[in-house]
Amino acid sequence: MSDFFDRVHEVCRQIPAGRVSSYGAIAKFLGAARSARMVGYAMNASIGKEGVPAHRVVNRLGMLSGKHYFGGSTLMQELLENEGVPVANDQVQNFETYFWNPADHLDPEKY
DNA sequence: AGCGTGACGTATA
DNA sequence: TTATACGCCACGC
Repeated sequence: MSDFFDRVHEVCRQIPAGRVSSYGAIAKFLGAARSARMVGYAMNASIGKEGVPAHRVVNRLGMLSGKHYFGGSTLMQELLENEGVPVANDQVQNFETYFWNPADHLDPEKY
């Protein structure tokens, strides 16, 4: 348990396949609503670690902001599509439909 | 101990 | 409506 990073990693790990979440939602869930940037920052450190599907985390607009950091290719988009999440123009389609709110499925007291 | 940085988000022009 | 500016807060140097 380093810090925020590990907490973010844990939450991301809880995101089911075929669903996506947002940085702000995770940040808010962790109690640091204004640290959405930190969430993304933590994800960057999570890349390469199994169990931390960073590709399931996008910004509030459902935009694949960090796909550039994901190997520099369309890997992120392909991963999402492979899980059943339609992506077009680096943007998740029907984002609200696939959005997965951690606060709605996880126990805040546990984190 | 301090400064710069950043996969965001909200406010303002 | 789109574009630009600012704030945030933890991490690395």
